[in-house]
Amino acid sequence: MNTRAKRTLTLRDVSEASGVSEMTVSRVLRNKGDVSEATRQKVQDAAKRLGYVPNKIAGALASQRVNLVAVIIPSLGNMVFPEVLSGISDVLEDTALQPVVGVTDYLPEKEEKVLFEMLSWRPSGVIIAGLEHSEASRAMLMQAGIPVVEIMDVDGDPVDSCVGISHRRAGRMMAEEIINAGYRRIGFMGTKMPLDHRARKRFEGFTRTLAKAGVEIADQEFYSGGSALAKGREMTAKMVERTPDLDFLYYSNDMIGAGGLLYLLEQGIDVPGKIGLAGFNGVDLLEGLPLRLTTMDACRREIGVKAAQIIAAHNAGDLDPEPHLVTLEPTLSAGDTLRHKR
Amino acid sequence: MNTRAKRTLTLRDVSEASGVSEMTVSRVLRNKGDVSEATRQKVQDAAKRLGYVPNKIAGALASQRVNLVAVIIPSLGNMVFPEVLSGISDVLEDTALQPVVGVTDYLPEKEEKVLFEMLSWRPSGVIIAGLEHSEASRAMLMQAGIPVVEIMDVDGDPVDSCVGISHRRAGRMMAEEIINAGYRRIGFMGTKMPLDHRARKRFEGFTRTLAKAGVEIADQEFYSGGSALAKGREMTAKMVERTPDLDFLYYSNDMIGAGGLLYLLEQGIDVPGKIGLAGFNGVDLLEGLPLRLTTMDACRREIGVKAAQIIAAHNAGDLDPEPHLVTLEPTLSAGDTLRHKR
DNA sequence: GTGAAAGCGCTAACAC
DNA sequence: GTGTTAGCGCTTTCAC
Repeated sequence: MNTRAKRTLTLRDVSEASGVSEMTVSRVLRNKGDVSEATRQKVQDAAKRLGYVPNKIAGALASQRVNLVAVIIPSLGNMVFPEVLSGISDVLEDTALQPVVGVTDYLPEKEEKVLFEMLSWRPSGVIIAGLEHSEASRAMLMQAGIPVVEIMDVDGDPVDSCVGISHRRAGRMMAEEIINAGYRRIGFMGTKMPLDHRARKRFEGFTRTLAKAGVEIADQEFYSGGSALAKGREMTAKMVERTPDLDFLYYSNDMIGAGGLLYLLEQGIDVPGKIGLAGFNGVDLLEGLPLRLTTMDACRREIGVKAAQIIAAHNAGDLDPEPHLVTLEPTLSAGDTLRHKR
Repeated sequence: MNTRAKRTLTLRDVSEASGVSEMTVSRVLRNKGDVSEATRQKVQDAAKRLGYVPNKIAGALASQRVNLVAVIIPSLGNMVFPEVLSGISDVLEDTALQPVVGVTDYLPEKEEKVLFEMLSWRPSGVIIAGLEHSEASRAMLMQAGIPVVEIMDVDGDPVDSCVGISHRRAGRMMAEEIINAGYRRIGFMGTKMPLDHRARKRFEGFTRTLAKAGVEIADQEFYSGGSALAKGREMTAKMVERTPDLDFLYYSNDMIGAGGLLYLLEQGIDVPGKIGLAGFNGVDLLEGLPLRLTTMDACRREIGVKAAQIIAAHNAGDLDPEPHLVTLEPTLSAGDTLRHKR
């Protein structure tokens, strides 16, 4: 039952089984060049019968062409990145390219390692999250001789192309919305920042804009690890106890925002009457909550799509060597947890 | 600024830059064989200075060794699979092996395509979700000449090794628990089954066990697509209206269970007094809910760990060709939404 | 429409 | 400790 093959089949095996030269077999299997219908059939039959699986290692070495796109992201547990990936996959589906995913856990050293590892397979392009990389990583990206698209964020200095939103602007927009709505005693909750540059930039945009309106963050709390929903709940409980006069809570992601929302509703606190809430990302999950959390869409799918299109275009030979810079517009989704006062 | 290299560097470049033969350069870069400290330094300096990234394509072809493990799963959006992946990564981190992920979207044809694609890179092993594959996929797995571990499920006939839980048994256990607690009017909600064999098996185990106790499912509802939380909410609303005398709801996953829980609490319905609830998976998210949903742990991380260990052991040369069969025990986590009646 | 020869960039095996 | 030689399994190129 469990007869593992000892050797994998080669073109030569198919050639012998079909009585056609290796070269022609290769042509048939790649649909390349003109081959008579008769030989094509012979070859395809033999290949299928034997269960031949071409060796891409050899093919790639010979053709100097590897149809892989390295996609480097911080995490898979985040909801956000699987959505970006699905945008990428959908675009690459229609091309010869295939995405290969590497995960960095938000660690620059790991990013460097993953990048090195992936580049050693000579992919046709790189899509990588963020604009902040170690010197070595930047050097590798520039040396690689392939298109590079940095995604998610546009606040910085890209190596090559770039697709994303301005997180500073996103923070600013949300601050404006909150201030315009009349809230003044604002608390902030988010991840410990050094790890997550995009969250940091949103925070910066947020606080600066508040400052311009003469408002200062009244309280703040940071977390790392654990169930985000539970963390949101805990941090919110702690914060409303510590600073009871808060009238708004801004969360750096929807998951902790959802946790906070559930907690406040449970406590019978009037949202958004007594206290308003907002998150960030526009995740799917929010649709199932008792109230729709006010949030801001990060254009995740679209970012994936645009980035993949840039790589695909390069690969198709449209090598306009101009780096593309695509800035998408985050859109506020009003939700039920922010209401203009009076 | 944006000077893309036109050609990638080869061993030869490092060889020339360091004045050391290609072979010795290769040895240094792979930490293989004895090289004097002096030449080692010269080589490493040159490699670093040039920014050399080895070409694994060529290396793999020459050494007939590819340190990749193909990991084939149905979806990334599911919470469940990222956790399996993290178990796999943690184990492989300490080896020369690297996981490469392929996603099938629960479609057999896509599984076949992804598998073919991955096998053409000649990985050192395959970890693949489920025991149900097309004939062609099974044939490829057997032909590949590499260790194969089918994961998540053990109810079926594995190609080679297998690590998972019995989903029939999981369904049975939950049914027993519910019956023992005194519930009799039971509703079921889950995904449309043909796609998800494991959900189907849980359902089968569940209904059969109920049948033995003379109980039949009082109502059922299936969904596909959309936000699981929202779907759980909707389906629950529909079901409790349609069949008001239900005293228990069994959900095929925690996400829809959470949606149902939130809905019922909002309606002021007494959980678990008036109606009990249970889900499946033991996801992280549950920790942030108002009540802990009763659920069953699917041993996701552990499955990943065990599977990776099997592949790693093979790769390390412990090629006992005996297929491993590891059956893990799903454990009930009591939670707050199931209470023994009377 | 088909085949023969050369070689992609590296490493195994052996010589020195 | 270091160098030389011969491929790995394909594709490119060019000849027929």
